[in-house]
Amino acid sequence: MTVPSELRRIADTVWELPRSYKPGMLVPARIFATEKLIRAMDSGVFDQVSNVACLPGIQKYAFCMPDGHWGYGFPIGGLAAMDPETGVISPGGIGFDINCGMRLVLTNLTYDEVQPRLRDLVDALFYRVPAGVGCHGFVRLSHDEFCAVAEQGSRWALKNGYAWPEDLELTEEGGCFAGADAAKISHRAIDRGFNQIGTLGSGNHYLEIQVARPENIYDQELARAFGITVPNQVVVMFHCGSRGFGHQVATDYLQLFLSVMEKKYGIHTNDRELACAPFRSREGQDYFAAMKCAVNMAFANRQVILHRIREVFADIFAKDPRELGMEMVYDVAHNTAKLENHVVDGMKRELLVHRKGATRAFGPGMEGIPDRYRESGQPVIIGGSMETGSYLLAGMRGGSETFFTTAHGSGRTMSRHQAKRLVKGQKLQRDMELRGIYVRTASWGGLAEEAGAAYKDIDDVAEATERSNLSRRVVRLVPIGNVKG
DNA sequence: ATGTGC
Repeated sequence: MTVPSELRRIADTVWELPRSYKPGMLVPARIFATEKLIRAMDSGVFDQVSNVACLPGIQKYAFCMPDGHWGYGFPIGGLAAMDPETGVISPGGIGFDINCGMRLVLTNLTYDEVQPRLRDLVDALFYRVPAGVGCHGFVRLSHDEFCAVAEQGSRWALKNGYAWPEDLELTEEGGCFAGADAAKISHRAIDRGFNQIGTLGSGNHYLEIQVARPENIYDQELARAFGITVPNQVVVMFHCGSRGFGHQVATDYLQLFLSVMEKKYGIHTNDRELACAPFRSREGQDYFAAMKCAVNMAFANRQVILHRIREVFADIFAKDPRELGMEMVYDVAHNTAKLENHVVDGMKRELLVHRKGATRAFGPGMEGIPDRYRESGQPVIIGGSMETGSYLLAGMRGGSETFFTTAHGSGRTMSRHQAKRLVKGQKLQRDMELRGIYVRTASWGGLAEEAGAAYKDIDDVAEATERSNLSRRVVRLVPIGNVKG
């Protein structure tokens, strides 16, 4: 790959494109990466992150995280904080899969206890948590009930017996973005979403059984604070979002924004995929309220999936999920926009923070994280490929430059098409089983697309976030079982 | 990502 000649190395892992790189840039663009990662960086990232730097109201820098790669308008791994009074909101800065996110759940079981039942466990999870394109969940809802889910998120799940009370506290924003308004979502979006609660979806969405091996613990004290206390402890991690519902919300508002952006608001962008509207406009506020519905649907979706996971473990191990210690570590979103208070040039200000394939990573002592993590900082969950591993990390005190934001995953290095040409799903499943990872999938092609070879090295990404003071490594988690969408 | 695409 070629790196632009204008790219300057600001610090060990900080790379900058100055405003002179492209006409119209209001702020410089900054990319966090090791030298190895910057050399391998998708060239689309430089173009896209500098386009984002031209958007009205952007503050300080347009950022890209170490796992960055080409996306719709904004890079995936993109971070842009806007002044809410003068700035815009852009669906491309949030992603089609609104509130795509990660959830990590503990057990008190060890690898030796789980291994003999691994096939039964993964088979049962595959059966009980629907995966794949167009899959439907077991929760039966009317359209009106679905609107309640969209407005209440995990609170709906708690009222309906799908959550433990502490699950909400262990979810970003308590599992509900305030201000969601179902009057701002289309009938079509409701129609696509009302039977998708409790489903995993497809693409890079997955549910994984993982092990915390003693040699993979980076910080003993933080690991203990996050509930990793037993050698070879088994945990469950999963990755999914708002399914067709969020996709339809994004599609509806992209269309609306394209029709008003230039004609009504006189905003010109370098790329129509950067469609946006002033945050304080009627259209901007309507999208914000609709986006929150999709955020809340995704929280409820992950909560119902957790309920099913607890049921499966209870069946297989013939114990109550409480006895099995199936508490959440945390649930973090990585595709959102949110109003947050940050210190900019020494002044406390409210900003509209777009995170697309980027994870909030609040440091110790900050408001908005659970009391039990006050000392440790917010747990951060970065999902790797199903073959390699994932990381549990912690937010750091020094994260203010990026408005306390870090990476979200490995980031692709190979297109889906390319991966499918090189890898065959059935063979990959057999190879993985020989390496001790039992995988079930809704689609062989889909499995091939998610091969480890198609992704950046998760160890490089996690290391780059730590060297950039974005998040601190706590434990590397290795997969032993996987349900793939 | 997505009842996968003009």
